[in-house]
Amino acid sequence: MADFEYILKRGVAEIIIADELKTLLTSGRKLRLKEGFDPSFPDIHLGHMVGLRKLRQFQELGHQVVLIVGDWTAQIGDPSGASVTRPMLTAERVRENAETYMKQFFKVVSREKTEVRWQSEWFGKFDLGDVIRLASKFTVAQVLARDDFNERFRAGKPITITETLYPMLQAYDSVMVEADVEFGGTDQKFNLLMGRELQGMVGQKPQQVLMTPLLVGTDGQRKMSKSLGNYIGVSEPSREMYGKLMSVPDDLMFSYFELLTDVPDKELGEMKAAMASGATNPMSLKKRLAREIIGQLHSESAASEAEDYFERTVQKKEVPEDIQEVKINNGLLQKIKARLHGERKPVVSITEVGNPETEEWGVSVPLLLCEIGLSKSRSDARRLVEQGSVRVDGKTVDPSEEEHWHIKIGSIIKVGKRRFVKLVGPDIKS
RNA sequence: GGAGAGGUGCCGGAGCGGUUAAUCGGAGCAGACUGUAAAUCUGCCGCCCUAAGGGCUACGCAGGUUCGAAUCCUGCCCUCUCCA
Repeated sequence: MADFEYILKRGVAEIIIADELKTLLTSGRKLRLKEGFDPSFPDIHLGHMVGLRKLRQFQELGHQVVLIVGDWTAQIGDPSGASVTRPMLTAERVRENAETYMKQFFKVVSREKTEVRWQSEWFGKFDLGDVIRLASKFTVAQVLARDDFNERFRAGKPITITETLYPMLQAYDSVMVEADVEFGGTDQKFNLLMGRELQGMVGQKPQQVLMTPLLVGTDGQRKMSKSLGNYIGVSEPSREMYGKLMSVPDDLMFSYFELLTDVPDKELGEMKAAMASGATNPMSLKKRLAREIIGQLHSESAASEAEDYFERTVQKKEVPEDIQEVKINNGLLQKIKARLHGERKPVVSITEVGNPETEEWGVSVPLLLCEIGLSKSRSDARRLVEQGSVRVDGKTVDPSEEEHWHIKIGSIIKVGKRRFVKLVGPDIKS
């Protein structure tokens, strides 16, 4: 019973109706927990993980997750926020996206205890009559009660009819799967409540609604979202994830701990106190956070490996050992205008460079950066050199000598703080 | 059907005949600082050749007027609002 208290409180923004949900949980019945997703954006990030973790917790209590693939609503696009028109997706595309999505979804939620349903199972058979019958159950006033519609309406901004249909379709899903509880972010409140409405109208018991808080993105400002670019994807490589988590603003740390980890509240309190008194460096707490999250999404060992990598390459500024390599071949030599040291004659073949592992020759650095993908254009590369951010074997490239900087096989090129490339020789010698 | 507003660089948004590769803000990149935190400061931020300097392409599309247009004219396309 104490378990319920915790599950219904930590990482939960609002429950409608809390008492009823508690009653359901104690009834011993296996509840149907609905969660829908829109396969137009297949990527799951930490923001979604908040809700998924909640589903997982319910699963562990023995309940049934019902995942709805929104292959019809995907075509409309959830109108929340910006009025972006989304292109219609092809059936194959939707299927692919859905596959990708589920792969990530089941990193957190147990696959065995999940029932997957596609909207097309019921909407595929819909005809105009069905659409009209469904739409006739709602009024314009109801639709306008939704905050973002209301705002747009008053601002004289367009609202398409299909957008108003979106919540109705979502509500219909709840009816079809006979959901007991629907999960979603607080921004989904209206849509979630529509499910209750419709279920009530058709004689089903209205679902309970559990809303999870919106996770703030890595910019520390707005909610985490792919389109804002402030997200951390659940399938990102562990090292990258570690780096991104470390760069999250300090103020966000505790909300991440609360929403994304199982670190007990009591411990969080102690951490906060330690941080406030200056007894702990926020950095070390953040490292813990990164480990906790990567531990869940990858593994404990991946987490410590990522931490180790971070400490070496970022904190100690060491050159990573598994640095990306670029092969120097004859074609590349010509493109980067390589020259033999001291001579004007361009190097056309690697064999002209005596022993390229020990002897240096000159190259045009901007061309080199461009060719090996460290800059997007030559102009860009020149700028980088001018700004003193390009290093070859630890020496900053002097802009006045950028056209014939000395390199050799094995040279390490560094651009900015963390982009490295190592030059290697041609694969087949002679 | 009628009236009006508007389409500018990654985004927002100025400019409304020349000094405009295009004010400014955001994003991004780089440098300083640092805990790859935040904040701050500085520089960069179309492409190409450069030592300086130069060239090319760009303001919905197509033409036109001008020595000269993102800025004026014509046609076309697109978006939005209001009235019916």
